[in-house]
Amino acid sequence: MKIVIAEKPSVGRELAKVFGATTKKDGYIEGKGYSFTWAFGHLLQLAPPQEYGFIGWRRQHLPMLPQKFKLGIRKIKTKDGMVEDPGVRKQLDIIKKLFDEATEIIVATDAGREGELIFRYIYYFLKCKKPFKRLWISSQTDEAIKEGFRNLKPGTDYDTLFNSAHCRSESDWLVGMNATQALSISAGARSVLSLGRVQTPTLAMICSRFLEIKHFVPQLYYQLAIQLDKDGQLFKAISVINFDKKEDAEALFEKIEDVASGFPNGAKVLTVEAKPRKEPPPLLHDLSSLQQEANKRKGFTADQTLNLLQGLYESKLVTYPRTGSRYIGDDVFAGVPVLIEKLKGHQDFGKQADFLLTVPLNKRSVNAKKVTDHHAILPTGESPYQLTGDKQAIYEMVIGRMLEAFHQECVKEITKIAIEAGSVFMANGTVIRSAGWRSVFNESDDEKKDEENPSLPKVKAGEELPIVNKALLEKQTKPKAMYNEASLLKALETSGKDIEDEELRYAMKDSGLGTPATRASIIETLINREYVVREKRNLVPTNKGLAVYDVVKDQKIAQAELTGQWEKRLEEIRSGASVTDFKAEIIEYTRSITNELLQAGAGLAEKFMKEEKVDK
DNA sequence: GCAAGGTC
Repeated sequence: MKIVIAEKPSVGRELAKVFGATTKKDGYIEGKGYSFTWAFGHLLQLAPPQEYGFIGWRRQHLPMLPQKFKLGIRKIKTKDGMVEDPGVRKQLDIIKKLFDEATEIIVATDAGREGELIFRYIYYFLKCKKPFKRLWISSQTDEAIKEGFRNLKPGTDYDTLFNSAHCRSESDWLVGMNATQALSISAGARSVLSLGRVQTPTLAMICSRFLEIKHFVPQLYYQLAIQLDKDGQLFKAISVINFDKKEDAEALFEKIEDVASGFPNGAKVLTVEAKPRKEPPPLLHDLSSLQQEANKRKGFTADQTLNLLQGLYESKLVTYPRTGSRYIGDDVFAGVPVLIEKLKGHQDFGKQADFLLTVPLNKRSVNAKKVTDHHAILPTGESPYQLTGDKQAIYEMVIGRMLEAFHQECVKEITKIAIEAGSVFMANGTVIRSAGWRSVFNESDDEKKDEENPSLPKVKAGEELPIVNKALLEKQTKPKAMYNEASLLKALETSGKDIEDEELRYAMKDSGLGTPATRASIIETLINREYVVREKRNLVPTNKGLAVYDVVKDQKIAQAELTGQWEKRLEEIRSGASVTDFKAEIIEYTRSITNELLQAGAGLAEKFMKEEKVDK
């Protein structure tokens, strides 16, 4: 019997289907000489410190540097503390039984670093010695799957990939566990002060933005506004110059020749510019973009959206949710018209679905090269039945986005009129000529609203117009906005882009901080640690969070660059570089950050507890 | 009591 092991049940079932294996057993599917089984993501995790004899949190244990790491079955939290997940234990037993009977093992976990690690941890934990082959496919179509099976790779081809994954895993443990204990112990706090390669730079982003806003000094500035009349149609123009001094603005204000001062035609049109602007449809959703949209539209947290989407996935209504790709391949695209067809007669989207079936579909979201392990989120075509309100909302964002993505571009006409009236004024207007994809949700542009002049009258250069009103406007510069879940998710995705070092920036170009699957839980961790609270939709640091930030802000552990450095080295390991060197560096770094935190954290708890009292 | 990674 050949055993195929996938990363998750949905993939295992899909592979079985392609082979025509249909006998459903507990935890696997059998047929045609194969058994198809699966993990549920990581079944195993690195054992916690106490399993190496580091009982209790004690200064003398630090840094904790296990000679050899142990693996343990994934734990879940219950009222009696952390216990082995019984479902995971059961599935591992099933995998063990299948591996024992196997004549050949075929690894079909996701084609990437973590997929490799998921399998290898199982394999080594079960002390399996049988050789294995690797299925390596980047598309899940029947044809790609069949081709992949005709072209299985020797398992050892991926040893270096495993090495890089293994280093990632152990390094996160070493740095995270030691830094957390070091800070918590030295701070003298009763609570846990956790630190980690991803959570701490995330906290730093929230805190530094908060402090930037807190210390922001608004600057006053002045603008002039005039209202003009073209054959009864009124429109507004604003001075091009912002005046720092009120006197300067006032001087020019006095010179504006409006009708009330006895000038029938005080303004002269200098230039008129009208340009069409084409907006391509948005890309299909990946998890992060959907979490951002759900946060903006409905105020859902990243974690809520992930859970709702997982529910839709388990009811087979949407494709795999934890994807980082906003593209689909040509094979999936071929099925899109059928998906659109299903929306005919839909209460909100039916009309647009009808329209799309009559025109060529936009292919902006179709690019097989940009599909990684999983493609963008699409509906499956199954009919939903009695969804809860929140699930329904998410589902509609998925189908609505599908219609948008394959829709036509939106064409706007942007008009700029320059006017001379003692100073130069500008009137801006935007008119939608062809709504295209924007007709799906029929909402106005959320970014910049040209609310003053949706549509400007037709005027010509040289024309003179009456000024029916004038005003001196006092304005203030504004600070950046506080992070909310949407803007934080976006910032995590792109955090690599601000890195100055070109190599580190390159190393993070496809990753950012965290991964689509983990970002929601990072936000939840910061909230559970009481580093951050939600205030309305904003993520606001607490005194505790700010105190921790103050201790670590100049340390490497608070910089996104740390992930960039690791990614660069891990990629080198994947292509064959030494593992020993990297491990030695990580151990050295663990020693130094641990020592620094043991000193720098002293008295920290008192500090933020005192501040809390002052606040009250 | 603790990381980051994956998933039901």
